[in-house]
Amino acid sequence: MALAFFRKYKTIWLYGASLAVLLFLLKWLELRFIIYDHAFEAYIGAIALLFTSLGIWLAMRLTKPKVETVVIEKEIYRDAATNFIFNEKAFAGSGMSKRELEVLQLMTEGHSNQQIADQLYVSLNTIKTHNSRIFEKLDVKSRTQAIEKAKRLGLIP
Amino acid sequence: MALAFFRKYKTIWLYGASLAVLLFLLKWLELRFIIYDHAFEAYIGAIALLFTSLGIWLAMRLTKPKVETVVIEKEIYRDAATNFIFNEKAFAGSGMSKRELEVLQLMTEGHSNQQIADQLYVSLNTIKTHNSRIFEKLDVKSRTQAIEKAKRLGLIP
DNA sequence: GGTAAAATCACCCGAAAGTATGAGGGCGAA
DNA sequence: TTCGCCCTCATACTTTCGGGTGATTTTACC
Repeated sequence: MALAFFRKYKTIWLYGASLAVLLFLLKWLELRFIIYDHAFEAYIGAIALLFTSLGIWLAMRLTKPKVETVVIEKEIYRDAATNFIFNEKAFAGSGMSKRELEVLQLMTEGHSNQQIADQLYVSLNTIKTHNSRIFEKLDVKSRTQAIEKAKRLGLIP
Repeated sequence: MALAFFRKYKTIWLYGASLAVLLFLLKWLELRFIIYDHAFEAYIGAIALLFTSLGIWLAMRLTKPKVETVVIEKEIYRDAATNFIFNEKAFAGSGMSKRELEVLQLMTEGHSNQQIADQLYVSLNTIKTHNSRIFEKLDVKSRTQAIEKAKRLGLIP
């Protein structure tokens, strides 16, 4: 308990102890030397200097170090392709259904209609129908154009 | 000159001046009040406290703030299309010719072989031949895959 | 001047893509 | 419940794409 209390206010105690020691030293000096008229000012001056030093030392120890934070903003360029953000508005605006978007995404990955059909467990004809609707809604004529437009709109990475 | 010198060591001068004023004050107090045996210690103590405070104040003013540099990484998303950097290495590595690259670029823009042929003033068959070489060099099977791969390689935006 | 690579074009054929049209089941809003 | 939209699938047809092969011309380089 007492130990913990001492630890917490360690610096304070040290300061108190230092002060006591110094005063004792001064008292001793006072008895040792006769203080003449002109020596008195020097004596006061010495004390002043001494305690100024003590004050500085104390301040150094007690005050939290001033921290000046310098914020440097480092710009990191990142490819938009790797951090793809789906454009919800464009999707809603296009009037495409979820299924159609799904087909479109597979299309952009380089899959053929047959592959897409197999992957979605539907017939090839179904995919073709989806494609027609996709092209219609994206206002394009071919899958290549659809991919190009979908990328521009932010529907696919 | 003198002014600049004063400015540079402003705090030092202030400290000196303060010290002088304080000493003068003490001298005045010394004349004003008779210092008795027991009052002397109190007097010294007052001086000690005073100059300790002065020291602390000085330290507060003099200590240089510790500069802490915080680097904040700010991510800037850039449009891959607008900030396209052509990957020369990939181009050289693929072994593609300039003409083939030209065809590839038009291909990615959604043009059909016929459109590309018209645009380059060559026959449809020529474009087909180019396509064959392109697919071969990119190690793909279809134009869609070629586009996908070309984008990955950085040959096209 | 010969050679290699690139670019050009042609013909055939099969595969894939795309168009047009119709149709049936499911599901939510009017 | 009817209407509209989505998803599904089918048939028939046209167009485009892609592979294979072969050929000629142009260009670049040793």
